[in-house]
Amino acid sequence: MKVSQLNNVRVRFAPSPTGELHLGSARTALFNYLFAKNNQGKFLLRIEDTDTERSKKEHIDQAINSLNWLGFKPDEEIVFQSHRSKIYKKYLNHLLASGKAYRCFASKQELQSIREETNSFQYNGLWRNRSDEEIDEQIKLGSSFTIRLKTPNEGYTAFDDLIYGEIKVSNSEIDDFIIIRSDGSPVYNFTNVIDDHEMSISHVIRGEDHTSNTPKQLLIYQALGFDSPFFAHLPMILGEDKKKLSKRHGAESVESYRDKGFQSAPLINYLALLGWNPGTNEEIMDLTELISKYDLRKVQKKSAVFDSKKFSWVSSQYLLKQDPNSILKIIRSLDSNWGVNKEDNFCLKVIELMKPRSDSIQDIMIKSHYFYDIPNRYEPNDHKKVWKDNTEAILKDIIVLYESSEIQNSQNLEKLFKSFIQTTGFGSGQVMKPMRLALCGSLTGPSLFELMELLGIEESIKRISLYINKNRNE
RNA sequence: GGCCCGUUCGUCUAGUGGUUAGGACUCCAGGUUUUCAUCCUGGCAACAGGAGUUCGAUUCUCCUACGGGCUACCA
Repeated sequence: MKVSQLNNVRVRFAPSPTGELHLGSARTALFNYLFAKNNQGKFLLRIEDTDTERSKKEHIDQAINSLNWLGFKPDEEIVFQSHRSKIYKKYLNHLLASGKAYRCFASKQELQSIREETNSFQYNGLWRNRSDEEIDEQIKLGSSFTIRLKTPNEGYTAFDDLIYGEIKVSNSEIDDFIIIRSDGSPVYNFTNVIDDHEMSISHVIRGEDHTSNTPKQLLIYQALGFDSPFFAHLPMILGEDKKKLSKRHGAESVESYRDKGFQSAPLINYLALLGWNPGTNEEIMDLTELISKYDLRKVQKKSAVFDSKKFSWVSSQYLLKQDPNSILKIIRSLDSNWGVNKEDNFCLKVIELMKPRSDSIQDIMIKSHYFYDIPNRYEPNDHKKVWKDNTEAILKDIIVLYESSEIQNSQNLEKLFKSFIQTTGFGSGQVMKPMRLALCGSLTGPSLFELMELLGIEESIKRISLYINKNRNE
């Protein structure tokens, strides 16, 4: 890392509540959090709600909930920009008084036509050097105005991005941009600088889409006489179509992942791996490990595609190691009725059997329906594959076999099964597959004998008979 | 259009002025499980293109192409 100091680290995550908190923002929050904690620093939250049109209370709540779910607790009180207009006003007056900002009375239409005439996107400085009289006159007339920063025309503005290295822009590229709207409200670039200063932010870690804002903000820092923080811009996260992650991709919000039954730990783990790695081949790491291994310098410069297959794999790795009790708790938080017609012990065994075959909590819930209910249909393709002329006879033999069985644990059930195969000479698949279809309704599922042990012999036999009858009636 | 940034298997990535360019996910093939999944083994698969520097470039430089961001009285 460049000269960035690593004592007294203070970072902030600063979402604007104009939509749901999506994966890209979540990763920005995560990288801020990891960096802060890795350096014994503070992680702060600031809600950038200066756009009164688009900012919504529900989005604020949603963002806070999402952050909470992810486990990123702000170390200080949340700062709301909408409550800070006095502070912005104070600094604005400094700028106005020192001549570093000026009022611009050009209307939107006027600006539009100038743009078309000059064929340039830049403001041409129309009100940059007007006399006090001229401006006073407009004020008396009650004309509405914006306030623009008087930016230098020469030289360049540069900064050392902690990830991208030096970024240098000629000042001639930066026009006198608006810092206060005609309704008197401050814009993002202005509030952002003031708040980062007021909050003593040491490192600004944010999305790459802000890279080109940075020189503008640096100019504000200069005008205000503030020291600027260090900057680190994070590459974007893309959808599988390599387009910027957005609503189109379906599940892009943090909440939608939670609602789909994914857990925060694997999400965090996967997100951390998007554009960063610890320098080893290790991939499954919990928050504590991530914090200790995190290094901003190893963050990738290029944007990364969110691969839902790999995320599923990460998620399944967590499930594999997870205690069934904690899984049951989460399931019940998603659906308080899940499995309540059975004992908790039964449910825990179901979870034990299903978790190595699932990639999310919801996946377990969906796949395990047959532990609780008789299958209401048999996969037609599976049925076709399995049902042969002698299947009915075989299943009847199986019923007889198990009806007389005394010890009903899986080992014994398996032993009986093996001897049955041996004496009759049937292939195991020939017998097992229809049995499984009868019990589960499909050909995938846990070990047949553990399944029967859990279901109980009586229930298992009942299901096999039902399956036989169903075929007879067709 | 202008400015800024990026480009290693399909995806996430490791890596070096001389490597059989490594790993993970996916996919495929075997094995274990007399079913399914897990698991194990193996396989497919990449340095965007062109110049230059160099004894030698994936690695350094330049150009091109492609991709992304910004260019708002959004953030």
